[in-house]
Formats: sequence, structure tokens, C-alpha cells
Amino acid sequence: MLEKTYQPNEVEERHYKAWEESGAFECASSAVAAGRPARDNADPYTIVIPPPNVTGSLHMGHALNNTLQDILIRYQRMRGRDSLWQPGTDHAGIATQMVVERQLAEAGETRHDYGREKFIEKVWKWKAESGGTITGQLRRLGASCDWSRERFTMDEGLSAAVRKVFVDLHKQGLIYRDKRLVNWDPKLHTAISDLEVEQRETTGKLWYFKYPIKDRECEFLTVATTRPETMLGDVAVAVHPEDDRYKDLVGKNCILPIVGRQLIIVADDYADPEKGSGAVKMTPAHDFNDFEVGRRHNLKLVNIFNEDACLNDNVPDHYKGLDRFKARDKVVAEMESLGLLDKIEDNEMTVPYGDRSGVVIEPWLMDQWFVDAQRLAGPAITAVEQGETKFVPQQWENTYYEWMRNIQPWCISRQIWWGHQIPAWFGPDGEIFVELNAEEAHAAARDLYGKDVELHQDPDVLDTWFSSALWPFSTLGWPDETPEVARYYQTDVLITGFDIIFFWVARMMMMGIHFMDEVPFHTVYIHALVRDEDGQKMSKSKGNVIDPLALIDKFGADALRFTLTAFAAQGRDVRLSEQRVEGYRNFCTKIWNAARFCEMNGCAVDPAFDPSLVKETVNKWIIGKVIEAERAISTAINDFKFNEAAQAAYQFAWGTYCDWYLEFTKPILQDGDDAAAKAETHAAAAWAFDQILHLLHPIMPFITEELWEQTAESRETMLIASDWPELPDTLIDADANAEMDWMVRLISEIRSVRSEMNVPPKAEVPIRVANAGDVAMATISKHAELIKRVARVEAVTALEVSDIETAAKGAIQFVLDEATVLVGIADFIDLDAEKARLDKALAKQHDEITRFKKKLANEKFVANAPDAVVETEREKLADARLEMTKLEEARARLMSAG
RNA sequence: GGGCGCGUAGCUCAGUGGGAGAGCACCUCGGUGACAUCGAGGGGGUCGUAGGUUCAAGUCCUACCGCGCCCA
Repeated sequence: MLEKTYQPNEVEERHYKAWEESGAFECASSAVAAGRPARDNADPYTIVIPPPNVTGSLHMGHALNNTLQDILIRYQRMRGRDSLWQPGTDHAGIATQMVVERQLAEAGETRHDYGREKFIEKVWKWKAESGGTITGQLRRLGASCDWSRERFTMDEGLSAAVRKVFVDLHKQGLIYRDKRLVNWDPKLHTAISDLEVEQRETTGKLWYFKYPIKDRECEFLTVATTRPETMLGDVAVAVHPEDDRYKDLVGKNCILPIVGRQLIIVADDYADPEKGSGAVKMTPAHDFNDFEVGRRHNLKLVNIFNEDACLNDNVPDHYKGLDRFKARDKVVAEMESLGLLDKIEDNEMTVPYGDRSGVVIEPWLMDQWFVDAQRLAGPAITAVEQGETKFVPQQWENTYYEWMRNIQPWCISRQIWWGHQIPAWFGPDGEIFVELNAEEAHAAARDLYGKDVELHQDPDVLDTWFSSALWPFSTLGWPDETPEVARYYQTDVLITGFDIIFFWVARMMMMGIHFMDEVPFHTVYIHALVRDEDGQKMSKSKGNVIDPLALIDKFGADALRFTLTAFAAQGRDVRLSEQRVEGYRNFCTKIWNAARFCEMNGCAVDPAFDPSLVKETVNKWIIGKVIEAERAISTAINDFKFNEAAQAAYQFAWGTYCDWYLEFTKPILQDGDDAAAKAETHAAAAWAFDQILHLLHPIMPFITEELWEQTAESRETMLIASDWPELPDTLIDADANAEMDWMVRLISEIRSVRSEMNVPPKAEVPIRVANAGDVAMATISKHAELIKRVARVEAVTALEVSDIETAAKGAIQFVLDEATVLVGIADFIDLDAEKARLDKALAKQHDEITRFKKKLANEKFVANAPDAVVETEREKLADARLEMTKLEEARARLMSAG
């Protein structure tokens, strides 16, 4: 006997363990490796997980992302595909190093106390102890990843892929070393890529400084700057070539106050006459735009900062060693005291911050490694243009194009220790040898120098995203020619959030095409962001974070999954609140209770049940509805319309099966004496419930597996490994559909009348039906018991038209197609209320008829609209007129009765 | 400044040119036999505004208003 309510906590862990141990998550290749039978002949269906940070823990975005992936994987697995969901994590270079350094800091230590090798050992130790958090949490969610294939970007195999890619791209000229301005993080002491810089809007200030013009007594050139401290590194002033105010100054010099350096005045389009004073100071070593101007005018670069963004020795003595923000105040004060501060204005601007460190990023001139992203982007753009990879929803292709077409060189070197050390070795003269390993580098050096020399490997490591970019093939074993690479690449779908289009999608596309000659996935599904119930982005600082694990504890994983799925409409963010999850927990309870009903009423699974042989209309009807639900859910999942899949499942399970079908079975099962009908209904109800379990399984795996187990003595397989329902359309019986839909309308009308007329719920009323056609009459007599029970009716009888006048006294009338139904409620009737009810129905019909008539009277409509549309309108008009007539008759009878 | 979205019931949102929908919330009734984590019934809309295209517009086009996000 099933418990009274579903207790998710008691079953989730057990089923997850059973699934994993049974090998249900394994793709064919893993199954073979484990000595299990495999779906070798099946088409592969592959998803690589967007690897979460090894430092991460499951947040709501992960929960949504992985629920959707799991739905696809479970669905395709049930459809017989050889499904591979490739899991793993990335090594999150900067984040992980920060975590471990923070631990050291608690003991008053730094990584330098240990040295590189020992420190890295510590990181691995941390990873072994704490790095599995998120994979454990994915299990709580029910994610059916093939854990036997779990990978980590720092694994030896994936590291070999990184080295090969670096060496190959270098030899192809697509990776190069260059001295450029990079985004320097003065706290973490590393360069970061453009994408790791967060542009924050702030109201800053614009300081106007007067620079004395050389050889012109008391004449000044006023420049405006947002960063006064950088003036110590100024080498020029730029004005617009068309700016008449300054035309005569171009080529002349001014004197940099405080420093005393002579600055050349150059003409360059970059100077915006509308902005500030129209003259802009040039600090090419510390500003990306100034750097470009400097290149055009051969300006020298004066670097004034050290790695902490404090001033170095290239500034006057009283500024040396000062922090950049202290230096700013000091420069402003000194300029003011010199009488050279013209004015200060508020200024709306964006300031770059490091996304990990949260400090202001300093553009700094350095030697770094770069990927020539522009060349790699070309084919990646073409692939999307030609539809080799499609974005869903398609509008995200614009975002992708926008980024890819304006892509900048990708700075891939990081000045940290945790990560893939760059396979580049420096010779004594600075010559660089890029090779797969030290031996080959030494061999190359020997070739060059003619002797063995001492080489130093570049201490820097690669951007974590460099290794993530290889994930769709490195996880399959590349660069080895493994059977998995051959079988599972190209993968099918990448599922991710829009914020990741640049980080993963773009880079995976570039690397996949370059190294595999094939796009890494044919579809990219971009899902929404999960926000709080007020539409705010969840963030720790706002304190509005909802922890998915807490929701799972409280309501069960299935309720959370169903909620996320039901709200995952394309192109819309998900607003989540606990109340919503609670609502879908109630859905779980409903399913559970349907199973209890089946159990209590002897609806046991009958393996011999054949849906094509059923005789009872209700059973034919529910079979057809199962098929319609299956079609709706499958179509929705195939189209990535997850919310529609959820809605179709919800509507069918609750709205059709529980609300109507189970009610329809009650007269047969509980009151009836037709043994054959009973037996058939037992089997059909159990069969249909089994189908519900299948259809809901991808979204709600735990409760469905639990009920699958509990509702039969034994099962051939677990639900996760069973087949998705595939039923022929021929089982949809149009007559049964029409009959039962008519019944639903009849019962709804009776209930509605009763409720509106305040008939006590327990009172049983007689129903009489006049003017019904043969089909309707047959339906009524066939389902008399049902009507009596479900609508609390005393008796259902046919009424001769000649008796209708008399019967109308003490009855409520409503019209159902051609039939007029009289609900005998003499004891409760309220003539005024009834008159109002009929008038309302009449008014409605009148409006409808007017609308249809008007439409059909329009010659252009009849001439231009498709015939089928016109025909439908005519039918609607005819139906409405018929109903109107019947209602008018009913009202007339009422008046005469009153 | 450039780009992409979004304005539909009190709330959150579906809606694919051809009868305005769902869930939740609300109101009324119901302690019964799967389920009160429930059942039955009900009210609630100028589809942001203004034009246009069309026989027909929530849906397509234009402008405007309001809101959000991304990029510079």
C-alpha cells in the first residue's frame, strides 16, 4: 500500500544510486567498458555539460541549465538513442587559486612560502577534498550524467589536448607573443581577458587641467581627464584635425606640469571636439585608446605603474610608491596649488573592474600570449550563417555575430600558478621554443644553437577558457583517435545561458571547427536567467539568492525541476519563488494520489493489455488522450519548448486523467457489475497511468521511478531504461472523443447550473433531455450511472417535446448543441436568477451571431478568405442561431411558468 | 551612442494572421469513498499608446511612451 503522501527525501537518494549502479547513465561505449550490454546500434545523442567551476556550488542557474539537459538526455535515452551526457568540471584557474590562497592566508602564509610545485600540490589536495561539491549537488538534482566518463580540464588527457592545440596554433601563426596593453589586475597580479572585465557605470569626475604652451607666455592648453594620476605618464596632447580652436597649435609643444616633460601636440580623429575641452592628454602606456593614437604618431610609452598599480620610478620623487588613488588626490591638489586646475565636472562613465578581484583594472603594457581570434572567428561566423549551427531562440545569433565580428586578440596568458603551464621555453638569448614538452623544446634549441643550452619554461599558465574551448572533443579523448571521438563528435546540443555565449559557445565553435573540421554542436539552446520573484537578478550582495538545495530538501527535486521547466519559456527570464515550487509539489502529490486510487481500486498493470482491443468508450477515450499528450510533449521537447512540454504533461495528468478519466471509471469500478468492463478498465487505468509515468519521467524522474516500482509486482527494467510510448494515431477514436467530450460538457453544465442556482451539493436532482439526436440519446443512456454519480443526479430521462412546457415548471434549462436539458430543481428554483442566467446566455449568443453575420456579409471576406475559414464561420453562425432559438424557447417557457 | 528583448486578467506568464488562454491569487460552496498539498463553481481584459498593411491584427509594419539586458 502506498503511503498517504509522497516523501521525496526518502526515495531520491535510493533511486539515484540504483540508476547509477545499474549503468543506466552510461553511453554505449561506457557500458561496454563496464562489461554491460550496450545500445551499439542506436544513434548517438550527445550533450557535453558546460563544465561548472570546480570551486562552484549549485545555484539556481545551474539547476535550470542541468534540468533542461537532463530532460533531453532522459527523453532521448527512452527513445532508444545511445545517449551520452558528458560531465565534468573546469579548473577555474584564478578562482581556485584564490580559494587555496585564502586558506593559506588564514594561517598567515602565502603561496610564495611554498613555491610553485608545493602550492600546486596543495591545490590538488583541495580539489580532492572539496572539489566534488557541485557534482554531488548535480546528483541531488537527478542529473543522469555518465559519471564513468567524468573529466576535469586539468586531467592528463585534457592537458595533452591543451598543449597540442597551443603548439599547433603557434606553428600556424594563430598564437603569438606580443607586447600590448592588457587588462592588468593589480590585486591578483595577472592579466585577464576582455571578457573577464566588468564595465561598471559610475558617476566620476572630469578634471580640467591647464598645460602651459611652450614659448607662449601665459597661454595654456586645457585638457580634460577622468584619471588625473595618469598625467604623470603623459607624452602628448591630441586635438581633432578639424578643430579650429587648436589648429595653430598642432606640431607645437606644451609643458607637462609637475613633471616638466615637453609634450607634442598632435592632430588625431580620436580627439572629440564635443567632449571636455576638445583636447585630450595622451598616456599611451595606460589607456587603450591612447595606445592606438600613440602608434599612429610614434609616441613613446612611459610606464608609471608597478604591478600593484602604485607609481614606479618614472615619476617625480614625491610621487614614487604612491597608490594610484592617493596619487590622484595629490596630483589634483598640486595642480590646484599651481593654479592650473581649471574646473571639475561630474561625468557619467564606465570603469573596468576585475570580475574575480573586484578591483579597478589597470591597462598595463606587457608581453603576453595572444590568440589571433579574428582569423579563427571567420569560419565560426560562416558556420552559423550557413546554418551548420543553429541558435534557439534564433535571435541570439545576432549577439554571437556582433561579438564575433568585432572580436579582439584574446589574451590567454595568466600570471598565476594553477593551470596549464604554457608549453614555451626561452633560450638564453630570449629565443622562444614552443613544443609539446621539454625534450622537444631542448631538441629544437639544439638545432638552433648547435649545442645543449639551458631553457626556462614560461612560468605563466593559460586562461581556463582556453581549455574549456576544447571540451566538446578533449573530453572524448582527442587528440587520440578514440572510438568516442569518432562516435560522439559532433555533439548534438549545447545548453547554456546567454551570458556564456562569448565564453563558451564562441570559443568552442572556433576550436571545434579548426581542429575537428566540424562544428561542435548543431544546436545551441540559450535559456533564461533565473531571477527572484521581483525580477531581480539573484546575488549574494542583495541577499535574494534562493538555494536550489534548500528547495529540494523542502519540496523534492521533482517539484523544483518541474517548476523550472514550466517557466523555461524561450526568450524570457524565469522568476522563481518558493510558492511556485510549492505549487508543483502539489502536482507531485496529485500524481501520487492517482496511483493510490489505482491501487485501491484494483487497477493493476496487466502485461497482456492491448490498447487496440478495448471496448469501453471511456477507455478508448483515455487511450486517445494519452497519444495526444505524448505527441504534444514530444513535439515540445524536440522544439526545445520545455514550458509547453511541462504544461501538456500537467494538463493531461491532472486535467484529463485525474479530473475526468478517474471519475469516469468510478461507476464501472465501484458500482458496476459488468465483470468484463471492470477488468478492461482496471487494465486500462493502470496502462494509462504507466504512460503518464513515462511522459513525466524526463521532467520528474524520482517520483515516476518510485511509482513505477511500487505500482507493479515486478518490472522488466527501471523506468529510466524503459521505452518512450510510441503509439499509432489509429488508436485515437474520433467517436469516443466526441462522445466523452460531450459528456464533459454536459456534466460541466449541470454542475454550473447547480452551483449558480445554489442547489445544495448533496441534493440529487432529476435531469430530462428533450430534442436530443440519436447519438446524444444513446450517450445519455449509456452513461446514465456516470451522470448520476458525478453530477449528483437522481435520474436521467428523455423528455417528449410535447411535455416540455409542463416539465419546464420547476426546472432550469440549458442548451447543449441540439438538445435542451432540464435540471429539475423545483425546491430551489429562483425565477429571477434563472431569468437573469438565460438572458446572459442569450446576450452572449446575440453578440456572437451579430459578429458572424457581419463577417459573412462582408463580400471581401467571402472573396478573399480561404474557403475553409469562410465555411467555419458559416457553421459557427448556424450553431449559434440554433442555440439562440433553443434559449429563446427556454426563456419563453420560463416566463409562462412564472 | 549601437544592439537585443519585454509591455496580454490582481500577480507570473503562454499565445504559430482567422472564436482572448493557463497557473497562482481572489470570491462562493463542499469534512463525502485517491487526494483539503483536495474537489465543484464563479468574477476578472480597450492585449502599453497612436497610426498603417490586410477581407481579417494580441499576432505583421512605423512612430511614440515605459521597462530590462548586452556591447561601446
